[in-house]
Amino acid sequence: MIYAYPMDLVLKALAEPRRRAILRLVWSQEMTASNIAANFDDVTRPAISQHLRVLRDANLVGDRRDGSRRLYRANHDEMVRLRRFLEQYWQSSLERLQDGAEAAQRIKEM
Amino acid sequence: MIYAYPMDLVLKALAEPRRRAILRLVWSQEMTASNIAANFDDVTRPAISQHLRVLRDANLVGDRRDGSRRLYRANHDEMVRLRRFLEQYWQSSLERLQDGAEAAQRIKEM
DNA sequence: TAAAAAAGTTAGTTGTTACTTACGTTAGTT
DNA sequence: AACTAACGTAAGTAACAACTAACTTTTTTA
Repeated sequence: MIYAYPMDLVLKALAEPRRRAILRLVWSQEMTASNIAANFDDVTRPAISQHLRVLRDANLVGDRRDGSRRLYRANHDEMVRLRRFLEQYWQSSLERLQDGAEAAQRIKEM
Repeated sequence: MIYAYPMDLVLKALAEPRRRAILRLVWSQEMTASNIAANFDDVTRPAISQHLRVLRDANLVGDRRDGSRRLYRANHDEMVRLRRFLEQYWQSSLERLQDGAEAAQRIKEM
């Protein structure tokens, strides 16, 4: 699949319950990957590491090095962007449907 | 996977670009499955039918019978619920982190 | 009643993803 | 320099998801 819109990465990342749980953990505090993993008893640390990469690719978390540790934290801005996206995506679609000739054609074909 | 939270179904449904495109089509007008399918040139009608079921299971679309046709329309309320969910999910997580004993333990272990 | 139209369902295929185990890497410690 | 801690990466696996082709169901029309 081709990710034409950046929000695809965000929605895909959030669709997984485990990643939402991780995001909650690092929402208000920095945490290391090991520490995050310690909060789950049914998954290994590498799995958490892979989830963190998905979250980072979606810009939902950021990280900083601290010696041999790496501290992760949620990126609140991206969540704000998502909310704006959800508010505008279908609204803009509506405008296009009402204005566009292509849409008018579709309506006629109904 | 067990869908403990109803929002799982919503987020999973929206994570698929094709389903968002379908949702946009039926956002401001009712459409039949065939008519929706006619808007895509790279997917068959049964595939659209299956997507519509996913959207309906997530309560993102509703439908009504009209003779042999079935008209689909977006359920705007569910999108409102999603926005509220996104606004509250991490906020409530934060409160629990600050108040809960379990969370305090996690912080200590940092 | 037979045929057509509109739609849903099933079986099977292919691609994707969440996961584990094993390994590699980097930065501090002894 | 060897050792350890923290972390990422790679390979392989099992489950899931998106799709197509073929089939069935329901309603209208000839």
